[in-house]
Amino acid sequence: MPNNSVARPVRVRFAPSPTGDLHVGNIRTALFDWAYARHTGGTFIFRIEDTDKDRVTDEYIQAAADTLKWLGLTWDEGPEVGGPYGPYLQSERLDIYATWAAKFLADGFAYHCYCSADELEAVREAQRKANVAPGYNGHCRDLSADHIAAYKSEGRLPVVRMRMPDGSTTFTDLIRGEVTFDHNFVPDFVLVRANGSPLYTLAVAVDDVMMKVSHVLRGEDLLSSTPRQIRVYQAMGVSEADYPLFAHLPFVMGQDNAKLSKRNGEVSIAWYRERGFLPEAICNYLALLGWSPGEDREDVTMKELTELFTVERVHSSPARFDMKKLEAINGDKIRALSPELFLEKSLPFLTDAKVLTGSAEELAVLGKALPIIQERVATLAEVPAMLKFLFVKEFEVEESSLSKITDEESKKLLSVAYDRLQSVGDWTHEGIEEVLRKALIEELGLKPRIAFSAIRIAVTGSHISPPLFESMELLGREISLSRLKSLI
RNA sequence: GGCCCCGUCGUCUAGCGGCCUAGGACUCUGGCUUCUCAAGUCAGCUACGAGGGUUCGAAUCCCUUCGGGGCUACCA
Repeated sequence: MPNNSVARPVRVRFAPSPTGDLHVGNIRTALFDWAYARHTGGTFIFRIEDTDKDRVTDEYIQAAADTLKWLGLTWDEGPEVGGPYGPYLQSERLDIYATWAAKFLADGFAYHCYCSADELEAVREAQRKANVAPGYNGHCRDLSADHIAAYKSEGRLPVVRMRMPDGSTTFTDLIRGEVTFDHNFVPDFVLVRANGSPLYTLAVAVDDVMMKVSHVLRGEDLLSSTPRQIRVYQAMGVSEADYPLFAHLPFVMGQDNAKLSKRNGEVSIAWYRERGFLPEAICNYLALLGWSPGEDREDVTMKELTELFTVERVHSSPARFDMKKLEAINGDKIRALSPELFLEKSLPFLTDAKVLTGSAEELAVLGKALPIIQERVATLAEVPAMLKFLFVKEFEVEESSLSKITDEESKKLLSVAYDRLQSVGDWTHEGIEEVLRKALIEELGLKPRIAFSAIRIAVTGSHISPPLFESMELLGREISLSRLKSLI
């Protein structure tokens, strides 16, 4: 059975068919492909499966490339960078597939099939009724010259269909072990459409062989198409030792055990990017779906992932995607950011939310404000709301909090605070805290949470905010006091 | 229906015959800390789908069964 004992260079490809934004499942596959290539010191190939041009657009291809780059999954061969086995877009390799298809026809591995869609459907219908294995019935396998002439005169255009021999195919899946498919359940399959365009089954096998791919790590949904790929290798005259090794990755599923989809939670990586998830958090989380480094370890950097990743530790059972866990990991990764990086990554979210205009004074305040909220956010998208009070021109207390400070007692409290705050020498958080504690806690005998809550609302506009005294220091004496005064 | 894959806490997982009265993480609940929210910290809840074997011993091996998923296209 295909099992090459002789070491050959590791070459792994990620070959999506970008019919939309790359989604969580795609990326998990890409991540494992990439990690395996990097772990082994092999080559990571990025190939676009765009034989179905109606569904794959240039924008999607570009978006896929951008997403991979954003995540840090850079490729050694593929679009933009080229490579010795290009082109890497299947739409640019059509002549190659045509040549092979012609050869398969000439060598008797494949044949022209003239059956119409209606006829094939009728066959399937009959098979369903008769409760037998569905699939092509071999009608055109051995057509006479007369028969062919008759079909041609009807104007029928044939597809190229691969002939599956009797017997079975067994291969060793790196994750699932030995898998066997009886050819009774692998019907003759189409390689080339009537319009001359190649199908996935042809293109994928031809490319993997010609690009010298050594390991095919791909989704579990392709498991049952493997015998067909192997048949194409055989028709190409590839020796068993040169077949790629297969590893079929378990699915990433949505909450209710269904395949991940829009209904189940967001699947597009772009969506996560816009919501302030860090690429390293997404990769770390996705790496844990169907794989684990063992030893109760969960936190891994991209570098550690490439060091630790092995196919042996990949699971065979599907995993469910859990947004809560992603958020937790994202929070960890945000806290692990250096102040400089946190600033750099937060900035676009602040400006997009129109909280910042980008002036030098704002940036100076921001530089001091970010450290006090770094451990308070789970995503970058939460940053603007948390710091808005520092930068708004027209300050307003949020409606749900306003009622808590409009009673007489609160007004009195705010009034005392306002008066005593005048005496603060250096407007620092220490100075502010000292004065406020003395006036409100010691002298008025209030509970800290009651007293400071009122001031918090008055100054930041919300009952939830960064630490109060630091916030007031950053806001400055003038603005802090004027906000208090306006509510007395 | 047929073929194939899969089955440990709610979720992701550790476990690869004795170290398991099953460990970690997320979630949830309660406590501590505390100017709010977080963070941190302590504790708690909850799992080997079921039934048969094999074995001195099974979450780990085998069989059956049930359950979930994939494929069954001139999609990938």
